[in-house]
Amino acid sequence: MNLLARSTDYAVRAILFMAQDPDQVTSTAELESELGLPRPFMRKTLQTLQKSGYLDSVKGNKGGFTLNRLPSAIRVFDLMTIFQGHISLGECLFKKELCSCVKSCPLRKEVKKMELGLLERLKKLTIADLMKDQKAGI
Amino acid sequence: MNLLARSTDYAVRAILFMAQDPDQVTSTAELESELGLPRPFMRKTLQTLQKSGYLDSVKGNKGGFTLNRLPSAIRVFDLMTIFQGHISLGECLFKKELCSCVKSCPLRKEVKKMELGLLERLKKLTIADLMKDQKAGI
DNA sequence: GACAAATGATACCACGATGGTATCATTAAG
DNA sequence: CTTAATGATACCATCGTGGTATCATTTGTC
Ligand code: FES
Ligand code: FES
Repeated sequence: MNLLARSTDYAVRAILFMAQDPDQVTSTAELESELGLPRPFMRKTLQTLQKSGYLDSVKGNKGGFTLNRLPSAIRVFDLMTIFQGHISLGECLFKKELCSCVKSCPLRKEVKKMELGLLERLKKLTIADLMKDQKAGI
Repeated sequence: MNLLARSTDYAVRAILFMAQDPDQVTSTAELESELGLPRPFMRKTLQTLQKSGYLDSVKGNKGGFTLNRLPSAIRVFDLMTIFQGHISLGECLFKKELCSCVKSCPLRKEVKKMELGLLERLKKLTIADLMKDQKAGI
């Protein structure tokens, strides 16, 4: 079980890279060699980010993408939502329908409580925070 | 994305039911009608619980299962581990191999921190706690 | 203008996890 | 002996996800 999908992770790393110097056009090829990620998948990911308004695109030769927002304005939580859909740990749904027995499930209630704490923290986390972490070493 | 698998949830609910009066033999059929869960799947779940040492089984006609431990000694976390394998939100693994880029992933570090808090709480949660919740109404 | 290199859009594939079913043998109560 | 249960195990269907491929379009460079 994993909280983060690869797509989300790739997106974060691409954005982190581009945030190093914004306004510069970065191509998929560049990201591939720089981060070692599979090109076609990266491409799809970037296209999604563009459609969602996080990146501007430059078509044609020497084209690529540029970052559209301030790192502090990009919440990891939002990226997760884009790539993984609605984030919820405690909604027992199956085939897109809510489980009929939610009401008699004390476990759900507890998990919901924990979820709340987690989401609180996730929603506060931005790309800017990650950049700080990066600079701090590791 | 879901923290709890259905199998875990079913297991918890079955155990909760049996904990109401322990020492009584409960059959799959009973659980099916009582909780409205699909019988064959329930069966599989109970067998797993028996193999893991949480239930004793009585074979033959009028057979079934009996609870083997005190509710306070059954951690939800352990049940999750049984039915869903190793619980971890922040280990980016794929095809059972760790992602090569973990070290350059500041995101992982943050998620790991959040995971810690969540697991702390999960490990503290026992069936006995859920029984208390249940009695308290909802 | 031709070519190369990029994105836009979209369809497709492969794999694994999970929910769920089915079957046959064995055991034991009535 | 029949019936109702578990033990063991194999099987199936669906879905989410990681990943690929294709074709059209755009644009800088020679
Ligand atoms: S099985 Fe869905 S809420 Fe419990
Ligand atoms: S992609 Fe695996 S750790 Fe980042």
